[in-house]
Formats: sequence, structure tokens, C-alpha cells
Amino acid sequence: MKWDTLEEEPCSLARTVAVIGDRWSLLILRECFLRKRRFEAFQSSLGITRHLLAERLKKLVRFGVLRRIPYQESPKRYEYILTQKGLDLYPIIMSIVHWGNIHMVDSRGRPMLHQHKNCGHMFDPVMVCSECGEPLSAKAVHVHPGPGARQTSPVHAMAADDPKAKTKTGT
Amino acid sequence: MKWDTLEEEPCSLARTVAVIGDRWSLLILRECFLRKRRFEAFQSSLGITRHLLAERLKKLVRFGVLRRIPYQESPKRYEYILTQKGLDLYPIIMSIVHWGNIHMVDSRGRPMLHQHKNCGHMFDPVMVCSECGEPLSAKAVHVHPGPGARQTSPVHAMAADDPKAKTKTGT
DNA sequence: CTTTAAAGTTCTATTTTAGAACTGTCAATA
DNA sequence: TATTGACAGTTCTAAAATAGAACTTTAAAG
Repeated sequence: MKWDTLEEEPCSLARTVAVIGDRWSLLILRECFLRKRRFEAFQSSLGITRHLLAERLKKLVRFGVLRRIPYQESPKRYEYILTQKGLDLYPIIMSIVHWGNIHMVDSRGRPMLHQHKNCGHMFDPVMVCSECGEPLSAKAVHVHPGPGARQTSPVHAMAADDPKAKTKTGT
Repeated sequence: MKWDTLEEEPCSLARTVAVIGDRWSLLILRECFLRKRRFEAFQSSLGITRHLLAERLKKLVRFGVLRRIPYQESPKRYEYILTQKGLDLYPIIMSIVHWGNIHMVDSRGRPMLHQHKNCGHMFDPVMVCSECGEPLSAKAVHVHPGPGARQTSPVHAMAADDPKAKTKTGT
């Protein structure tokens, strides 16, 4: 399977993975959320090759996650800032960080702490139901096919009307 | 940078990316959360090559996200189930799905809907502060170096005491 | 006139992934 | 008894992505 087919699948997870599901994009976005904006800044703090960084930035701009904005003329230089679509990735970033905080820390403890400006406390993110406000767990959730689903399987990976896909449609 | 150095970095995001930050792991985990457990089931619904699937399953088992359990003797067959560590990935999965629901849907609408068994409603996940319960946004959060941080930069990608890293320590 | 800085681009070598075929164990079937 | 099929992988080669380093362009600074 290729990246470009991934982004067309009838699955919101697959489509998002097409945007951020590679080794570098999330790390670049981490830097964005830490107020880094420039090519050199990304490159030096991540140690990513310049070639790949250029590619990834282009991709994130193409998907509308970042915007490329000139910050000086002659020589023309650009910086990358998060769009609203990019800012909306924050819950993903935070839940990833939180999982790492719980499951991937060594004896030295957390590499960083988060403080909520509104209430002043150090916090962890908690995912709750938009309707009742209770914390969510996988077992308390039912999935249903939505209007954008493909026939039988709600999150099936391929188009059933694709003749090439017949080996995958399975039993 | 290699995957194995990624998992040792003083950053919870980088460490988590070392586990789930590739093209396939999140899709495999999606299937796990949809109660798929077997090699053939993963392979046929994802269209992943058998080779890579075997690799990814090994990796997820190695990281303690899945457990490989025999479900029959002779011939010995195994299935893969989520550990608690794996179940804890649920907020990551849900926030990824939610972002896709908001930003990657076509005119047909969402591929799937989520119902909260506790309250009965279709819902969206919301990320809130563990201390005050308010929804979180990037701008309302301050980051601080924690006990597991490396000197100057709280989320810096490499060890400053690593002589090879000097080109990256930058200006 | 040379050096430096930023933001890339270009190149080759290495690693990963895709795609397909093959293996081993057993049960069911002809 | 021989054959087929299911399952859970392994093994191969070709194609694609990534690593690592050098090079380019524009313009200011020494």
C-alpha cells in the first residue's frame, strides 16, 4: 500500500496517518508547538536530514497543517507556522506525550511537565465524552458505520468495488 | 537518526513515536481496538504485506503493547491481544480519528460514528485538564523541564555530552 | 574579497517496504 | 492414501524511502 492510497481510505484514522504517520512529521510538529518556526531551527534541534525536512515541510504545507510565510525579503526567507488545522493536532500530540509519560519513562522521571495557565496546576490530559463529560475507555464505546462508510465493514481498508482488492475482501 | 535512538531520547513524544510512529502500527492497533486478533485477519483487512505485518507484530509485542497468546495447540496458533499498555493508547487513537473526522472527511461524511455506552449518545472526544476539567488548547499550556530532562532545552533531541552531536547543538 | 547565515537542492549509499512465492503443521475431504 | 485448505509465518527480489554529506543561492558582515 502507498501513502497516497492511505489518504483516500474510508477511515479517519488512516487519513490522519497519511498526514502525520511517519517517523518525522510528529517530531516536526512538536517543534512547532514549542514555537520553532524556521528550517534551520527544525534541522538543528531534530537532527533530521535537510532533504527530508524539506520534503516533510512541503507535505505538511500541502495538507494545510502549516503555512509557509515570508519573514524577510532579499534574500527571501520563509518560516512555517501552524494553521488552525495544525493547532487542532494538539490533542493528538498531548495524548502521545501522556502515553510516553506513563509508559516510556525511565527512573529519572518525565522529561517535561505541563502547566495549565487557566488553573495554574501541573496537569495530565484526560479524554472525556463531549456529551456527558465522563472519561472515555475503549470498552465503553460502540462504533457504528457513518454516512461516509463503505458497505459491510465500518472501517474496512479498501474499496469493495475495486477488482484488485478481491484478495483482501477476505472471508 | 534511527528508530532505536529515537526511543532513548529525553522526550515522551519521541519515545512514543518509536513505538507507533510508522505507517502501519497505528492501523494494526485500529484493528486491535475493533477486536481483530489474528494474523490472517490483520493481513486481509489491512492489505499489509505478511512480512511487514510479522515484523510490526513482533515490535508491538516487544514494546508490551500486544501480547501473543496461543489459542490452540497442534498446530500451535497464536493471537494478539492488547495489554493494558496497549489499551492505554485509546486516547491517541481517538484523537487521531477525531482530527480526521474534522479535517479529512469528504462530502459523504464520517466513515464511522462513536457511541458512548455510559450515556448512550454519539460523541466526540474532548481533551480536558486533569486538574480543572477545562478543555485544553496549546496556547493555554506552559511547558517546563521535568526531572528526566536534559539541561538547557527541555525537549532537545540529542545528548549534549555526545561529541558526535556537536553539529546539531547549533547556535 | 572572504566568511557567514538561511533555506533549500543534489548526489550516492544504505535501509525499508512492496509484492509475490514458499514452508510447516495439522484437519478435512476425495 | 493422496490432496486440498487454513493458518501463521519466512524467504526472496525489486522498488521506494531515508541517511549523510556536499553543493547552491542570495545577501549582509568583517
